[in-house]
Amino acid sequence: MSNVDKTAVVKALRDLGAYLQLNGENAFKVRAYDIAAERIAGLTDDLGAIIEKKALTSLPGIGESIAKKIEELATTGKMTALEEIRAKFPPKILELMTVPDLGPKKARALFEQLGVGSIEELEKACQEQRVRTLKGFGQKTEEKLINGLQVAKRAASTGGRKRLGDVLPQADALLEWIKQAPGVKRASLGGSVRRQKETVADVDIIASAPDAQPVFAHFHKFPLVAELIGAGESKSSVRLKDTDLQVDLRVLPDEDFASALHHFTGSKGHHIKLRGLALEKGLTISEWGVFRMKEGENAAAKAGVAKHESAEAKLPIRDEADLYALLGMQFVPPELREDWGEIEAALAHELPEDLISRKDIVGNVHAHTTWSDGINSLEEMARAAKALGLTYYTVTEHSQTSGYAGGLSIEKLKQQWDEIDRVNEVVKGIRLLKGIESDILEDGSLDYPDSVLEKLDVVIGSIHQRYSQDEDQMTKRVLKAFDNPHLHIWGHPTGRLINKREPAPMRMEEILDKAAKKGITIEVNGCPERMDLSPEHVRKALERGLKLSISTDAHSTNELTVHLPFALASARKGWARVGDVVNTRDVKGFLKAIRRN
DNA sequence: GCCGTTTTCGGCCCGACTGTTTTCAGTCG
Repeated sequence: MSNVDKTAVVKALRDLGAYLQLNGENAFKVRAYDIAAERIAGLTDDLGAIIEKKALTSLPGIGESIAKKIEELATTGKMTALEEIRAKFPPKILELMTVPDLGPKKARALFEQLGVGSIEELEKACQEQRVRTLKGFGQKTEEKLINGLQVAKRAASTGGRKRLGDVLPQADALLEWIKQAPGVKRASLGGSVRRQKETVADVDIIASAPDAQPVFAHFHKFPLVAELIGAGESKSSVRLKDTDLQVDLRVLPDEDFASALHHFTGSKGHHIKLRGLALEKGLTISEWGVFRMKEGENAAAKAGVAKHESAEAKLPIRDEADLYALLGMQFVPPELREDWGEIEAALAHELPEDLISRKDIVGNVHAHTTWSDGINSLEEMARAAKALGLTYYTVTEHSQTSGYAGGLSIEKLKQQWDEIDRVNEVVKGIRLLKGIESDILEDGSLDYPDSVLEKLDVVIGSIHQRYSQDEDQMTKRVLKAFDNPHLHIWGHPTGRLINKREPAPMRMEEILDKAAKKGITIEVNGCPERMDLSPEHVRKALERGLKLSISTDAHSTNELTVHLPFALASARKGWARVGDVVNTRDVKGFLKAIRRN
């Protein structure tokens, strides 16, 4: 059962959870489906193999009931429980819950009392002012929904999540703006932006100041603010122009900053597990800090008294490391907080202490100049890389088949060698290595004869055309490329473009196994549209002992800087350490590391 | 629905903000 569609399983579980919610089921039952969906989505092992081994229930969060439903879907293509509950509602009812401020309870009321079962019907009902007549609804709710409908409609075209690369510039600008607000002492990005997820739904900023209100006033004056969504004592939200991005700002006293930052960094799964651990130790964690609980604490909580208000002792948390230390754990870097095993590892003090970071990168791998489709000259790129403190740079233009990108003929390639020699002469302190980004052609061969490839220091092999091949063809194409002894690095492996093009279908396990056998280095491409490999695949590669290249794929001097953090984000989220990365070594070590075994 | 060095039942992370209410339900993260 090697062809189980993981995405379909995840969607079925999420949908079933949503329908149960709509049906008014127990919230914990609903969450069980969400947790199971998360677990499957983050799976690094092959789902089909797990099902075959009847090992689904060995995954945390998946028990008998959900395992049966997954097996049913995998074998028959149907999930009976989902189909049955789906039949009780209009086909498009779930899209109602994509509207901000519209959850399961309100959606159900709209359906049962107004017959509303889609975004279009909701829009009509709002315009006819029928929504405000429902119990629990009012004029303001109706107006909010009209506004939210537009947001939901626009979000539908992008899947609702935006690329990290598109969000980060605005988020950084806003963070700088907040740091200028009156009284602000500390400020940081939080949420999935801080965790460096490849797509994000919104931006969280956490700041400390003696008084929140002046900070909010400054926040609302940010030039890109389109709409004020709300403002309370400690939280305010706005929506930005152009991107529709929602930004939540929290402002707290400085003594609460670290616990608030931790809370709003997430992820949800990380927190739920962490707080469960805390309770076992008689501690309760919230955004307001870590508290030692008194006797009868849970009873107080049930009576509606917030735990932190009745707790005996608030423990000092100066920074996030204090919080983890209180639980007897290693500090967990934000990128790792996804409930992908980091809590267990931190408890056992087995979390990597030497995760790859910017300071470890000493060479730029994969870049383009005006020789192919880049916008800066080779000399400009060399000088820019040197200015960044790098000691080598791989010259890797497109190859001849990529004519659309100025791919180099053999003759042109040889001409470039002269230019490389010249720049190596005039720009001291950085070594340019002769290389190519060769297309992996339709049949798996590379784009130049061996007699040319063997003269190069660095050969990256990438797929640029015929993404329409099926899984078997694509897999064989890559496997065959690995048989070419001159290939060093597999470039932007899956070929995906986030929110735009799905990863090429291929049997990744089989390919990585062969890469390990053949000594191929795997690229982690930092182009923000790609971020290819994904963290999940990085982990799979590392499990097999594969080496990684942290590549910029820069097409300009600017991108030498801008792209690097995205490659590092994928690598860190995949738990990559300094020693796993080839371009943390000096030029000699790098050339040795990419050499085939 | 899942889970278990307080195990097969009774818990399950925790709080802010809003709107419609007059003490709280719903939504969100």
